[in-house]
Amino acid sequence: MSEGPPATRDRLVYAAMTLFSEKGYGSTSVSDILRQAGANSGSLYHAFPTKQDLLLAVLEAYKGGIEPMLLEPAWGAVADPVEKVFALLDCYRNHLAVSECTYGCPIGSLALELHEPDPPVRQLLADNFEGWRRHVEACFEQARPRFRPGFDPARAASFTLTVMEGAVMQARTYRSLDAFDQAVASLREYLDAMTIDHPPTEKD
Amino acid sequence: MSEGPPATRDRLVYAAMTLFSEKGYGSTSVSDILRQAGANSGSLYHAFPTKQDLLLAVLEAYKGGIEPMLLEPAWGAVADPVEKVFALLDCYRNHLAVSECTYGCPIGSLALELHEPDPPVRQLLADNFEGWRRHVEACFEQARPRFRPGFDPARAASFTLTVMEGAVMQARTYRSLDAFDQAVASLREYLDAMTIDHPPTEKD
DNA sequence: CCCTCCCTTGATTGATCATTCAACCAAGTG
DNA sequence: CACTTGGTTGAATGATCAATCAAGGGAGGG
Repeated sequence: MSEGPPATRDRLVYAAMTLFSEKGYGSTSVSDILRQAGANSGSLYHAFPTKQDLLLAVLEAYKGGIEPMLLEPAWGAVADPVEKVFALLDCYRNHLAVSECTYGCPIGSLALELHEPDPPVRQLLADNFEGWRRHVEACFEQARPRFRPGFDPARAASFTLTVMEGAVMQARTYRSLDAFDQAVASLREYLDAMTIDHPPTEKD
Repeated sequence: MSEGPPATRDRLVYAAMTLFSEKGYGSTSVSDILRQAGANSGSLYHAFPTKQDLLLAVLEAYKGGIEPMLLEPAWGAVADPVEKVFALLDCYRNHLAVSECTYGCPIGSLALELHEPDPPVRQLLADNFEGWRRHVEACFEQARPRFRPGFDPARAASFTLTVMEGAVMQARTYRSLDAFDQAVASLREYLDAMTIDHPPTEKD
């Protein structure tokens, strides 16, 4: 159908996505992006009025990519809703591991780098967090019967995001997965504590 | 004794500390710092070979300031060791509140902004985290009797740092304290679950 | 009074940055 | 073929940046 060529615009967004997550927004120059994408400045400024508009496109791409690029691969083989959450965390762990603890969550990095972001940028960062959180919430919602009555799936999902981002930050700072693994283990302890003690009848 | 004047060097460090935490390292120009400190570029480059060496001095200052500037004020009125931890978290909450959720943890911001920091910078960021973590660990250690046998104070302290940093990130991104408060509440649930159930004899 | 040492002054340098623009190209369309 | 439209080229622009440096100031010691 609308199968296009390797459109310049897309190459620019992809190059920017890569470089922003490698070096941050401020430390990535427009010429870095042009070199990586094999484009000229005129093309970039034909597609985007400004470097910041390119950032907006990148954040839109992340937002739209949560499901197909992140969750789909992470959840392919996992059925249990709570294990899906830990499979997702393990996916971040893998990214850290293969990059020697330098690649973390690109959204989190941008969120802390941009101290006074223009409203549309901040909104898209928040949208990304919110999208992620909602998918995790759905897992907890689906597993609700196994949790204690007061358990709040929305709050647990928010807490999961909190733990993931804090854990990634420490992994990158220490250049070690220790704190990350400990945080995930603690999160599991937390969820176990929220679980209804199954009557030790069946197989125990 | 060595009571000095408002030494230029100190004004520079203080100005840089303020500006780095307001706008980040990369977005703070040397001339911003000079203006804020009321100094000239020659003075800065007399005291520090490089902008990055000024960053090192700032990180050293944070490191040395953890106890007198952060813990002392936060813990003045609090005796219970576990409540000290929550008093510390409440201190970050206050900073967020008075700044409309823009000021968070300066170390965390720098840790995520500087993607490939020179080794000394990364080391000082890690030292700051480690110093913070150790003080929190001491609280949990002191309260150890009330926790279940397997409880690990070091891991709980690391988890507390994880939660604090993740919570600050979300507060800043959403420009709201909701996720922060939820994260702190969840952390308390976690610690409650780790606590030995007092025999319901006394007042219950 | 002079000399030395430490610190400051502030204009200057060269690099790099985001952005602009006139010219150009190629694919349609009539 | 003429003409428009959407996209590309890449040199040029002006701003801003970190860093430099020759010149000076002034306190203290002799």
